[in-house]
Amino acid sequence: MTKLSDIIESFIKQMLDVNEGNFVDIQRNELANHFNCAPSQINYVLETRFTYERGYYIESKRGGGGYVRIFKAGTDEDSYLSLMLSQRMGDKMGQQIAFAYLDGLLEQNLIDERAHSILRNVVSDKVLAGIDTQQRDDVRANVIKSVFLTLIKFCNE
Amino acid sequence: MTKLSDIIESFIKQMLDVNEGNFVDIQRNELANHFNCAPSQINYVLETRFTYERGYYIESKRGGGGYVRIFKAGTDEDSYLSLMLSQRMGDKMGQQIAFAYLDGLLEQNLIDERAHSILRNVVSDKVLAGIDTQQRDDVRANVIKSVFLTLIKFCNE
DNA sequence: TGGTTTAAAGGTCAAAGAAAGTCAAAGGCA
DNA sequence: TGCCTTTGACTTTCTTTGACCTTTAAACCA
Repeated sequence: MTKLSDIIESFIKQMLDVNEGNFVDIQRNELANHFNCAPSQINYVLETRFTYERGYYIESKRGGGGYVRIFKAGTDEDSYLSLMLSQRMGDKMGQQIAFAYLDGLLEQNLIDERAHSILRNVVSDKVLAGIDTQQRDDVRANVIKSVFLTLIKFCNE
Repeated sequence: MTKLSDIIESFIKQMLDVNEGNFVDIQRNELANHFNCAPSQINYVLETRFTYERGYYIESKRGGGGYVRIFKAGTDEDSYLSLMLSQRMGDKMGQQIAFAYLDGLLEQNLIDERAHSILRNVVSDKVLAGIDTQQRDDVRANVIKSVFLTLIKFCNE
C-alpha cells in the first residue's frame, strides 16, 4: 500500500507545477476531505515534506476564509538562495556572521539597501541587548534563517 | 470564499485614494446595507484594519446626521515615522501590534512587500521563541523601534 | 422660547460559525 | 524495537451576526 502522505505530497507538488506562479492555496479541511483523512495529516505532510531546507515556505490564516499558501523557491534562478537554504545554518550565530549573510543577500540583489540597513540593525548586539549572550546568538540564527526562508516567497516573481 | 471584511477594507481604502484630502466620511448603516451585513461588521473592519499603528485615525458622531470619519496619516514620511516613534510605542510590544506597525510602513510605502514579509517573520513569536515571553516583547519593541529609526535615517539622506 | 419626546445615527459585547494548529496516543512496518 | 504515519480530541484565531445600549439632532408641544 502506497503511503497516503506521499500521495498528498505529490498531489500538492503537481498543483505547484500546473499553477502559474510560485505558490498555491489549499483549504486544509477540503483537502483532508478529498483524501479521506484527518485534517492534521495535511499538517504532517507540510511539516515533513515542505520544509524550508527543501525550498518551501508556508503561510496560513485561520478563521473564516482561512487558507494555507505554499510557496516554492525557483531552483534554477536563485541558486544562491537554494544553496544557502539547503546548507542548514547553525543554531547559533554571532553578529559578524549574521552581517556577512546579510551582505551576501545584498550582493545577490535579494534585498535592497534599505532592507539591508534595517536588518543589520535588527540583528546587531545593540538591538538584541537585553537577551543574554547565549540566547542572543540563538535568536540571531533564527532571525537570519527566517530572512532566507521568507525570500523563498519572492523567487520567480 | 473571499472574506467580506477584506472587501469592505479595500472599498474604504479606495474611497481614501480617490478622495482629495486625508479623510473620508461614511455612514455606518448605509455601508452595512450596501454590503448586506450587520452594521457592527463595519466596526469590526475599522477596529482590525484602520488602527492607529497602521496610520489611521477615526472620529465619529452619533445621532441624526451622524458619521464615521476615517483619517489616513499624511504621506510626509519623516513626520509619520517620528510621530509613531514618539507616541505610543512602548517598551514592550506584542506580536499583533508589531505586525500592525509593519503594515503601516508598507501602506506608507516606506518599505516594500519583501521587507514587510521579512520583518513580519522576524518579529513573529515563532522566530522569537527561545526568549521568554516578557523579554520577547522587549526585544520586539526594540526591533520595531530600530526599524523606524533606520528609516528616518534613510529619509534624511 | 425652552423643555420633552422621538427617531436616527453610531457603539458594545457576547455568541455562533469557520477555518487552521497542536499534541499525544495508536497503528504499522522494516 | 524504533521510526514513520495516521487519527482524533482539544485549542486558537479570525469573522459574522444579532440583541441591546448610548448619543444627538430634530420635531413637537406647552
